[in-house]
Amino acid sequence: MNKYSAFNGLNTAEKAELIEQINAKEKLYEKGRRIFTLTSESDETGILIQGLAYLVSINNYGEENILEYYSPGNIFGSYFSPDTNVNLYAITAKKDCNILVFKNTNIVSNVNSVNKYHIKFINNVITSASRKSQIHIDILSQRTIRKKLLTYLSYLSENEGTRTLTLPIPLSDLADYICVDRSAMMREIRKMNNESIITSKGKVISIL
Amino acid sequence: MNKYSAFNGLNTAEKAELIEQINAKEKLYEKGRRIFTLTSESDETGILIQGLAYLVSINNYGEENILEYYSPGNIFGSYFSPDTNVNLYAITAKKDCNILVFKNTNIVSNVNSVNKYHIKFINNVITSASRKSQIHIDILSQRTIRKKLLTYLSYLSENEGTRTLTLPIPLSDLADYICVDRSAMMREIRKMNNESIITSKGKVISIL
DNA sequence: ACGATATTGTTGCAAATGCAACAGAAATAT
DNA sequence: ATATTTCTGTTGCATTTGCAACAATATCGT
Repeated sequence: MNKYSAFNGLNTAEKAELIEQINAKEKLYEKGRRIFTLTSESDETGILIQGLAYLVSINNYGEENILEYYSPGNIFGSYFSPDTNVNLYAITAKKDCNILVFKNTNIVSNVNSVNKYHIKFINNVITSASRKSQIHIDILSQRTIRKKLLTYLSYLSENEGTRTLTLPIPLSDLADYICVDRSAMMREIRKMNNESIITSKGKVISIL
Repeated sequence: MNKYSAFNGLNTAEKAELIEQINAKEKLYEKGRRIFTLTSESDETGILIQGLAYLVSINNYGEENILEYYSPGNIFGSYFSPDTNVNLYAITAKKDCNILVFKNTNIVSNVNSVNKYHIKFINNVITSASRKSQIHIDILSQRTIRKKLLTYLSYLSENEGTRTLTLPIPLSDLADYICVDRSAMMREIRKMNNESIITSKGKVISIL
């Protein structure tokens, strides 16, 4: 879902200047590493350059639950996640990640409406963070596994501009993302194949 | 969930000045009315002053589904909702509403880091819009009705600062919000009462 | 190239949830 | 003050979904 990129509409020079202005540093996080833990004290924001990262909630038993996944261009951090003691949140690297790291407060620091690219950046931040969540809610609000899957696939399809999709995350994590049991989801995918609603093999799915 | 207010940390004078700067007009919408329809052309933003409003998605059969509810201070509009043809979105007035209406683009117009209150406003907009959604996702990602309810109640309790809560929306809409069948939710509430996890009568619920 | 690890795919069974339908209470409108 | 609409509360039953457990592939790391 990559139209939700923080740098949309910025050219290379503007992007570079902006990165300097918000004082962002590119860092590498290896697969499996915890990138941020989102506590009330944390003030870090990240923009994913390359790789795949998850926002997970962690319950009292240490079980993790995928709340969101981030593709290149997506922005994440304590700024966008609830500062609460109901659940613990963290960002983890599902694959090796290149991430631009900077402080929350720098998103809206030294703004001046003359800096058109900074204004654009703030707009991107607002829209990308909230719209991505709202899509997720729309998916989760569907009452059956089939509808959840089809809603997810529709959004992905619209975003990729094709009806043949390669999932950005493993099926096992997709089940987590749409909040259903993996085996039940697999069963539903099989049924949808039988009913010629989709054709799929592994992570490659065509909507018919 | 009213710490997610667009005007947090602003005093009356700053608020008034800001309202002028973003050129916001207060409007009244009667109960049941459609406030905005969120199409790709719409560019309106609203801040709820008084009342109760819902973000609904509308499917092909015209059935509406509550994706979010807004309490005084909350901000909503096309800026925060996906611009997509997968589903249709609209904001509707559940009760009579007073709403500050202004254009998307004015949120980040004429910014200057000297205007501390405007910076604060933008920060509020970012955090309130994205955190409210993320809480909703956290609720929906719970796998049972009981856990969904308890997660919802925990957030509400934390926000209200009390363990005895009056729901801001009817139980029938709460079922929609946590995306479960209403009768199944009622059954679960009864069980939780029997097991002394909560005591409740109608919209008044105490967490034990 | 090989072993280790992660992911996909499948099933039987139990349990939770949704659906439909209705009665009663509460709130709202006139 | 009363009628109308909305909301709460309940039940039986069908269905979906989750859980547990396992085999078969695919992918990754060295």
